[in-house]
Amino acid sequence: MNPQAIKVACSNCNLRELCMPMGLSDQDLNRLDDLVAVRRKVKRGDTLFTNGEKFTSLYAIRTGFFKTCLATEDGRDQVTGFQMAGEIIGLDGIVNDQHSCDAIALEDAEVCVMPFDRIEEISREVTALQHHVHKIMSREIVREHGVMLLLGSMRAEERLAAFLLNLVQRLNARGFSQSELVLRMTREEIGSYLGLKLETVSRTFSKFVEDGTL
Amino acid sequence: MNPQAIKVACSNCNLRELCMPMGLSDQDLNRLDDLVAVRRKVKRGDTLFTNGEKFTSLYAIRTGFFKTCLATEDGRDQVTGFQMAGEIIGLDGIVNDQHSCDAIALEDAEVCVMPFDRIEEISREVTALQHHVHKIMSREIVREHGVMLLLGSMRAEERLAAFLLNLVQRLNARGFSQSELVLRMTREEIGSYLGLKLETVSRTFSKFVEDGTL
DNA sequence: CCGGTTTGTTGACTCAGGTCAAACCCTTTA
DNA sequence: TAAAGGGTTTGACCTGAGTCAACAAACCGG
Repeated sequence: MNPQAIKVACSNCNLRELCMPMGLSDQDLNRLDDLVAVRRKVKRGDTLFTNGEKFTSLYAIRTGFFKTCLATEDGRDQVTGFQMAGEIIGLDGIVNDQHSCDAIALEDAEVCVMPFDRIEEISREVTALQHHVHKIMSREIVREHGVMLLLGSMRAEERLAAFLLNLVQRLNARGFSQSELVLRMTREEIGSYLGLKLETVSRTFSKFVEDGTL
Repeated sequence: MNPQAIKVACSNCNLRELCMPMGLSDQDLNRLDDLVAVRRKVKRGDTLFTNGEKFTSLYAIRTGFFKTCLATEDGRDQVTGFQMAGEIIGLDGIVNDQHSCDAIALEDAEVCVMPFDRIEEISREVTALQHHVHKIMSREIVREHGVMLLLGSMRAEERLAAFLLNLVQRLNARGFSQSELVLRMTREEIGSYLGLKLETVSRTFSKFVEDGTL
């Protein structure tokens, strides 16, 4: 839990257009540079935050890949999302000032730590940031609506297809190859996210391959 | 679509503690009274807003009961939530300036219309409101995590039980009887929310009754 | 480079929940 | 008061995905 204190600026970050509002004055841009307190590296398999942990900050993913998951007392374990570079993680912690899920790095990662009180402070002054924060939260709500649709009414093949499609879209937006796709997560994790068992995920992949879909 | 123009104040609304921040100075309270532009009545079966409609406002439910649902081109229809008095509806519209689901009244209802630009404006000045907005959105995200857990890893009986429990809790918090429970929604709507067919919902209810659980 | 562990694939069998269909029970409207 | 039309219940049957199990492949630390 040693946050390597690398002080950095958003204003010249190449992920700026993904996690920050657009079209700001120079002055506002400078204000935003105060948002990121430090960067923090997270090793593959380590947690960025865990259920019950005090909430202080949102995190912008700079590099790497995360999953967020909900574990219940009775041993259930639901993956609620996969997050990649440029995405914001930690929104679940705001309501009760403590996180309500675990965020685990699926590969070595680096995040920008943005103390939430500072976010609130600056977004009182910079309207564009205020909008942005609202949009990010709303986007997450809408994304989850989509997942509910998927979990509530799709069959195994449809779920996996929707999942893969969404993944390539997002990777694409980040300039990764369209034709190739490396999955950072295991069949079990995909299954947990999609409400399927790992065997079903594996079988469905095989089916896609023999159908020539993949 | 005729919004009956009844100008009203939050400061003496009996639902205040449900939808508004607590512990405000008189001055701040007065500011908040500017939040609600008008009230609007919605008849049972009518929509408060629909997918694709321009987003302008959030709505605080004063009386009545709503469902929000997502309809896809291919005829799927997923209920994403049921909302009751004191809850805020419309957060899905913020990202893209248009709503991405339908909100339908399950009984005659009345809502407070809160123009979103006004919310943003006032929450720049009243910190408590800013917090509150953030918390409401975060709460919705966390709620949806719970639904994902339910849809992804629970069996029919568990889903229905969790659903009913949640419902009585919320009704309880609003001072309704603990022992009796009137369901405003049909089996089909419950099924859609829980990722089950109406027959399964009906059977599961019957099972609960003969087991003496209900 | 080897032995062990984790992850992935595939097969055989089971079962929870879906599907289809019939009958029933309320409201609502004429 | 009757007919019509949602919504609900229940039964019989079917199927997609879960379970259990064996094996293969990839990954890792010594």
